[in-house]
Amino acid sequence: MTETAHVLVVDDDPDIRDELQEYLTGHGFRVSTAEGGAAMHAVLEKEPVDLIIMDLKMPGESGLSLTSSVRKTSKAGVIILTGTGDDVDRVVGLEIGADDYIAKPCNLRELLARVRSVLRRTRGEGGAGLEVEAECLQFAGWTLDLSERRLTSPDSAEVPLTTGEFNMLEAFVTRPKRVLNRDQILDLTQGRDWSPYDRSIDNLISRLRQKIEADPKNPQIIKTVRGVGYLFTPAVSKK
Amino acid sequence: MTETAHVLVVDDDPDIRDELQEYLTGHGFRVSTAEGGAAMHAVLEKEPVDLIIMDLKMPGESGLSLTSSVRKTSKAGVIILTGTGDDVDRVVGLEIGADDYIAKPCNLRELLARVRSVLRRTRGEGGAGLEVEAECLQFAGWTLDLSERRLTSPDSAEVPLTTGEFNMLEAFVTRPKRVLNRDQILDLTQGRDWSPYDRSIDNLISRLRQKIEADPKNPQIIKTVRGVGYLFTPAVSKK
DNA sequence: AAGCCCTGCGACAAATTGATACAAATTCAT
DNA sequence: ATGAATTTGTATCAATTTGTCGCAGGGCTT
Repeated sequence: MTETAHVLVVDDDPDIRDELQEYLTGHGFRVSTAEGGAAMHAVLEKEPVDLIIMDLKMPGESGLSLTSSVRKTSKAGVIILTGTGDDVDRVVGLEIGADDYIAKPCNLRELLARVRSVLRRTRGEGGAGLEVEAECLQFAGWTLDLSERRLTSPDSAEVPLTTGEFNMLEAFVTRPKRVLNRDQILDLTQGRDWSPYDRSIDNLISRLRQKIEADPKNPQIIKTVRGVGYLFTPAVSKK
Repeated sequence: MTETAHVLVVDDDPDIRDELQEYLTGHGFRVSTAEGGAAMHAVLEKEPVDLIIMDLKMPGESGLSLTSSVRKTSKAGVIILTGTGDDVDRVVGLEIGADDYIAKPCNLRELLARVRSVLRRTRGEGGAGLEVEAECLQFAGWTLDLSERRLTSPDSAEVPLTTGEFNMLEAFVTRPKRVLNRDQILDLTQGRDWSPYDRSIDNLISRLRQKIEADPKNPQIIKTVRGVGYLFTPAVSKK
């Protein structure tokens, strides 16, 4: 995994360009911006880009057409920003070749998560991976589908998880057999800092256990390490 | 677990370098220090390093980029130190390939615990394995699963252990036939210092014996060495 | 054998965690 | 946009775990 992924933000609104540039730069990415198709192609020709964040609606040109033109020349992943009112549904964007999309006004943290997720997927794929590699992780009979964000029980029933529960389970599943303290968990799930007497993690742990532990009183999957944090014990395998 | 793991501290602040060096040396590690990337690489070329503790923010160079460059040439584990104020999401570190991270100002005991934890994981792993090998140790008919933190009795019943009891048993099982004094036990289980008249270890020993000794009055597994400490007598075999 | 020191362990207190209830916040649908 | 429903954080209390205290019992020294 590279230290400085190069992200290109394409949006006609300078405020949004600045906002995203500042935020993503602060999170360790190298960020370029472009206010339209011409500027975008200029950047693409000059230097390799790992990921493009593209506004769907820009004066004169559509993010969709830009996306498909990008696809022909670059291996960069694409995340599309859609306005709230836009009736364009996910499928259209994905069929054009976008890797993900997110609605405006966007939660920066969520955007960050998706940026990372797309980078993870697009990276290391030699060829043009139209197939979004379904990342399914299995543990103790359960299946966690990271791309669809679904959890399936050992008896093949889908168990609905809230956003918070899923994020937490994802954090654990991708770091099995390793004690995570509350600070880290909060960091991984919400990018928030932890302060003593914050019991929200304990609470979430409790809720998650109710859903995935056979006997929540004697947890076998997520064990607590008193005075430190929690530990996800099962072995995890890719499916 | 070996006492002479080689740890390399990379930080531009000499105070922190000294502090960590002194502390870790005092706990049985061999410690080198480096104030920047150049010095770090110099050490890495000269001698094998088991673990690197790296400051995230150093003038001129980022701990993140150093981490990924280390990854290419060395098998050393990496723990990243992040400043509290760092706007850079700490999570990035884990995705870059660090094995763990800890916030500054850091609790030395917690750091010690994490150092040991990472060493345990990175050691003996030939290739980069997502799945940590399941370590099951057997003694006197009992089975202690270190990764799932479970104890199974000779008649195949699971015996629940508290965090403290498990940590203590783990310390003994990984150091069989060897007298451990109270200072060492406390250090291994909690990274805490022992002071005379601290009877908490005696107490824990007593509780553990109740659970694993056939006759707690005549302990056969954990024997007392009067005036010194305790001794785990059974032979231990990997399963 | 007496006395001192160390250890075993029961009892209590402190600290940590689990779980429920409720309020705040967010999301969703209308 | 407004209200309902879901989700999430906080408060609270119960349960568990752990450290401290104290005394009894046994070993070692003199």
